[in-house]
Amino acid sequence: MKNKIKIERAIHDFTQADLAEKIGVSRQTINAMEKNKYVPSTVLALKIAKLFGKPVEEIFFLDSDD
Amino acid sequence: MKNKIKIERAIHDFTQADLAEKIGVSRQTINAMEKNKYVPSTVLALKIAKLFGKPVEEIFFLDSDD
DNA sequence: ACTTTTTGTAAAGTTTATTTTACATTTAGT
DNA sequence: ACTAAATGTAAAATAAACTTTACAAAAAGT
Repeated sequence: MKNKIKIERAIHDFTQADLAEKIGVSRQTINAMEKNKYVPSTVLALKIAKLFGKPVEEIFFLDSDD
Repeated sequence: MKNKIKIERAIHDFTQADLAEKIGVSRQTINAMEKNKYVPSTVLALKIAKLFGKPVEEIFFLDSDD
């Protein structure tokens, strides 16, 4: 799976720490998600999509590994 | 988090085993998801939404616990 | 150039997702 | 009523998410 969290963060001018605090996870969790080190839970995906005002599908994408 | 997997299964006339096979998880995983025993990964949410032809947000919902 | 902020990364630990096996209960078909 | 299919559930095991602490590197501000 891929995601556009880094781009959305840039649009909204959030640091990783900002985003982490807003959705209630550690900064390293955000960093790891951006670097595709693991797949976040659906709760996190929904929270991030809601925060950025876009549907989950516009931020998270299935790829060939999935 | 809540979900409408059971309803979508009914609409598409899938058994839990059908759905499990189509998205590549065990039947117990589907059952547990329907019974809100745990939160699925975003990959599973995307696959299920895609299979049912609806956005993730129409199948999975944040609730007060999240 | 210096300082601060932000990002990348890593190891160890805890919690939670997911699988496997297995069985009991319910539902649907005949 | 009988049978088969579908669902609920549970325990043990494994994999993966997520946290915490900590430090190094890069980027941005002055």
